[in-house]
Amino acid sequence: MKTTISPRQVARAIGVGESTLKRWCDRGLIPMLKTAGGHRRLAVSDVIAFLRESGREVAHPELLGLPAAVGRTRWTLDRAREQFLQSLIKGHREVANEVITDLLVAGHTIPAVFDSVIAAAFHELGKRWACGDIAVYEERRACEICMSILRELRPRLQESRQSRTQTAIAATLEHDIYTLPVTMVELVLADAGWNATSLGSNLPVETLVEATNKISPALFCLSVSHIKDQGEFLDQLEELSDAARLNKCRLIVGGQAVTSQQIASFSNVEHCQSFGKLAETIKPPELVESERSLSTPQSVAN
Amino acid sequence: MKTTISPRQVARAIGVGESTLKRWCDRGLIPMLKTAGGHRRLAVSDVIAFLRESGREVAHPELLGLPAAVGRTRWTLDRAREQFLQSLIKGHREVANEVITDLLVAGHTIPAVFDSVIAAAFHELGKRWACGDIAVYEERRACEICMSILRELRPRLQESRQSRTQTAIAATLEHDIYTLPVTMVELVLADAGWNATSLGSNLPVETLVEATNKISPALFCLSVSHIKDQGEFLDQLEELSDAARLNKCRLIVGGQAVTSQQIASFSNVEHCQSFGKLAETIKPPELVESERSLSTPQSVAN
DNA sequence: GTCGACTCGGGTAATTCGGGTC
DNA sequence: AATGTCCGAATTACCCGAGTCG
Repeated sequence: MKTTISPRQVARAIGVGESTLKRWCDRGLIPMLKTAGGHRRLAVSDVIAFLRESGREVAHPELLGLPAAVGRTRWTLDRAREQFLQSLIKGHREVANEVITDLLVAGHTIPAVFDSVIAAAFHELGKRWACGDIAVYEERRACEICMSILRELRPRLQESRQSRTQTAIAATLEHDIYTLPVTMVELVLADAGWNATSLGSNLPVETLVEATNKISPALFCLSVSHIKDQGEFLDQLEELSDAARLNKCRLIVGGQAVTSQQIASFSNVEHCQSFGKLAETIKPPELVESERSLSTPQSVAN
Repeated sequence: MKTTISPRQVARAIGVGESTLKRWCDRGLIPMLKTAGGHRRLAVSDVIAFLRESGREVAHPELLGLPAAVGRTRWTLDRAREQFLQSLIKGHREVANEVITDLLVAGHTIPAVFDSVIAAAFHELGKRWACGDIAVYEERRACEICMSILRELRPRLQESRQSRTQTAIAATLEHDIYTLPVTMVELVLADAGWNATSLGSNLPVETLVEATNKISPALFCLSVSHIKDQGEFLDQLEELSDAARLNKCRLIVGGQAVTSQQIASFSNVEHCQSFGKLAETIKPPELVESERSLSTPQSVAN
């Protein structure tokens, strides 16, 4: 995957002169790497970050691997949610993708977009589905399209900035088949600089305990969108909580189906009500500079 | 453990041209050994030292450290499969992604990669899982990673920027929860120029019939990875077959769990046992040049 | 010894550099 | 002060036949 591009590509994408862009780089407005021969290389994610800060329009988004119509419309989060929802229901994948990308390029954060647009849209979708206003296949197609859009987001995150040393995993328990929220959690974590992996949905608690022990992550996020049996859920959470304590792993629980009260009895279990809260809670994992793998080359070659 | 690697490996790992790296070596920027035959060999530690000096981030550190990532250039599909499988099991998302990307860059077609690498790897993974060699979470994580890689593929195959007028949908029936194959079908279709949408997995036949009637696609691909009840399956297939006939829609069935014999009694149901076959079977979309001049843009916007 | 995969070296076309000027 | 354009020199990417590796 090409994550860096040349100044000329960026210049054309933004619609400015080539040397203007070079001047911006030299002024430090866009983080820049140089080859041994002195050629500049720019990370796509850095360019997008620059666009967000500068509020500049994108002339040719396709050159950056973004949907073609990005920058044509200015969205408020509310209107975006409605437009996004309509596109999902009608199966208009490209339109939905453009709405999300537009918002991100315009400077909205990932957690904010997830909370106010995607999660909200699916909440509304669920209501309409319960009323029978939406066909089953329409709801499923909406999920598929949304998953596809979420996945396409990942390479645009700023993964090049620092080596992601801190590991985090996200998952749901058995009987909770909602993959969408877990995936959003994974993306929020990755966006915050974690080495995040989603284990998916509908996982028996035993294997989650096993995963915690074997992977020994610094953070475990449990997404809870559906609880089949309250007592069973608390039992499972206790198992997870014990495993987390043993591995000195933070355990964060969140989702539609869980409240702070439910988990109040667990001392080492944190609760997040939204992706925004989650993003605040998990802040950037501090760079453990003393452990930077590059400082001791031998450690890589064992 | 090998402590020296080839220039091409290093070039791939840091995202630079092969001969560029050789030039850097010849300029003395990276200490280098030569074999009796004149081939360059680079010490991993020297490469890492060079990266630090030049301020360049390691694009893919795993490729320099993981023993499995040796000699990875013009992949044979067989070796790629093994590498891909190992990366999936260990949860090395980036490495797995690189394997697939390299194959596509090297000129292998999407259907070929799907058949010989991804599907084959998951077939093997299923066997090991049945034997208990693989933890549940490892299998799930592998699926998640693979889904993520597949989804990230889509924006890259938009090169054929033709107006995708022909609509195709893909899905699985109820009790068949395997989303991976459906997603691959969607990508094969999209790669062939179709306006393809996956409805996802585990869909009741009634809603698939409804979708066929409402969307009226030119093509319906049913992925069958698991059949709970043979008779029920044939009943459902008949319903779908009828709906397809009414809508003048091609119906293609494929997947691990279905054979040509099973569906021989359906006159309008085609069968594909591989993605390669599927790709051959469904080429037409671009071939309707005679209609392209006639069809006005309005025909797309209904 | 055969053979496919890999690498070498060198040449060429395309980019990018930095600086100067408008 | 900031931008767009032009320049020769330098750097890089892509290509090939011949040779090496395992």
